This record gives sequence, C-alpha cells and structure tokens, in this order.
Amino acid sequence: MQVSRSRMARKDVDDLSIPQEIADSLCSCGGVEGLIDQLPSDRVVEQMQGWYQACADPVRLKILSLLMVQPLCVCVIKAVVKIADSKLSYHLNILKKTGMIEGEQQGQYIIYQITDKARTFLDQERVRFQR
Amino acid sequence: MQVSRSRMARKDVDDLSIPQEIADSLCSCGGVEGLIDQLPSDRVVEQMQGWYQACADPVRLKILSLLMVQPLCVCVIKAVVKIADSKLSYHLNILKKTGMIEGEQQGQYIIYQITDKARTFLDQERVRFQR
DNA sequence: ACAATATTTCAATTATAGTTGAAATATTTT
DNA sequence: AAAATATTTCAACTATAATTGAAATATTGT
Repeated sequence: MQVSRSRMARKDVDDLSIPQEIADSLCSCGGVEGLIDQLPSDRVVEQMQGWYQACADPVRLKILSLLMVQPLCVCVIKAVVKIADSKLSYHLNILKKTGMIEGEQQGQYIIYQITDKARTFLDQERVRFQR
Repeated sequence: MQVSRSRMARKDVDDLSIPQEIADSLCSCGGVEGLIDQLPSDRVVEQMQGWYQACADPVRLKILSLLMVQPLCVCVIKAVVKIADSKLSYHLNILKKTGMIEGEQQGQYIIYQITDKARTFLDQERVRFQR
C-alpha cells in the first residue's frame, strides 16, 4: 500500500512536469492524491466559510466588538452603530445563524450576547489585529 | 472629566429607556459614547474585513490548506482543486493581495507559498474547526 | 381594546463578488 | 524566431449579498 501510493505519486507527479524541487517534496507527501486526501472535508470547509463570511462585514464586526463589552439590547446597538432598524436586524440575524451571538427576549427588549465560541475567537484575533 | 463623562453617560443612557440591568452596566463603561470610543478604528475594521473575506470562499480555503503543506506551483494547485486556470488565478490574486500567500517566479512556473501571518492564523484556526 | 415602543420580516432594488472563455504575457524549448 | 507550456488579464455575464422602506409582530402601559 505504501509502495503503491508511492509509485502512483511518482508517476502522477512526473506527468505534471513541474520543477524538480517541488516534485520531490510533493512525492514525499503522496503526490497530488496525497494532497487531495489532506484537504479539509466539505463540511469543515463550509463551516469555515460561513464563519469568516459572517465576520467579513464592518457592521457585523462592530456589533461583535460591542457585545464583547457587555450584552446589549438592539436599541443600544443601534444608537452606537447608527443604522436603520431593518439593516441592523439583518446583520444580527446573520451573526445569530452563524452561532456568534444569541438573543433573549426580556420584556419589550431583545438582549443579545456574544457566544463563548465567538468570544474565544475574537480574543485570539484581537492580538493579531491590534497593531 | 470623569464626572462629566459619567453624567453624560447617565443622561444618555436614561434617554434610551432600556432595561435597568443593561442601563447600569452601560453607565459604568461610559454609556453609548463610551462604547463608541471602544470600537476598533475604521482602519482595523477594514483590515479585518479584508482578511475574513479572503477566507470566506471554499476554493481559497482549499488553496490555503494546500499551501500549509508545502509551496506549490499553479499547475499542481490546479490539479488538486480542479478548476479553470482563470478562476484559479482570480482566487490566487485575492489571497496575494490580502497578504496570505506570495508567489515567486521560478523559470516557467510561479511558486506560491503561504505567508507567516497566514500560517499563524490557520494553525490557530485548525484547532477550532477540527471537530 | 388601544396607543406606543422594540424588533423583525418582506419584496424590490442596488451593489459586490464569482464565473466564463478568449486573448494577452512570460518563459522555455526547439 | 516559432512552437509549447504556464499563468494572468479582460470584458461580459451570473450569482450572491446588502440596502431600502413599508408592513407585520410582539410586548408593555393606558
């Protein structure tokens, strides 16, 4: 099995006619087939895509940043980011569906708070982006 | 200055007619104005947005995942992700502009490799997404 | 039951991002 | 210098995401 994968890889790699240096190290990780095997599953890729997409918007990044400070109702978030109700609701919904925030109705208000998953992520990320 | 901010915050917060619990903790962080002050700068928000946007695509996530293994020329990447040349080039360019990969011409080929910034990030992220 | 406030939903529009195939560029080989 | 291979660029098109304003829902206070 080792041998067969190795033979396949070498043949495979030679067919591509690529630089020797690349070809050699490519062979030692199973050639093109070996690389394909190492790719994250479609399920994981989708999850990642969804998460990063949710983060890829200035309004949503600001909302997340606010909720890192404390839980807030929609009207306070609105007072800070200064956008129309429906727009805000749209973005809150995306964050909620992604599992970055959750909302709880408290009387007339809905209080949103950041989830543990998102807090962990944003704590990490703060280090990378603050200077 | 402390006093004035505190007074402003209380007035500010009272105007919003929000739940007492939220109002109190909001006051202790400077009210709405205090929250606005803590928001990341537009520059940082833009940087973050660009980065996450670059990650928010299945093709690009696969490319990054491949380059975590070893530097590769375009034709090998193509052999793995199986998409048209021009499409691949489009996505490579986005990753390059974002500073996640860099390409070096070696003869006929262009060898792409992942940058340190991206490697650090993806190492972190692997932990969060692998199960 | 009614008015007031908070928030969401919806359909129509606009804006942005991704795809496609053909043509252009760059490098090597003959 | 022509042919072959690798990669990018471009313009037209398609798909997806964001914005808008009006209407709907939910809760509270009168």
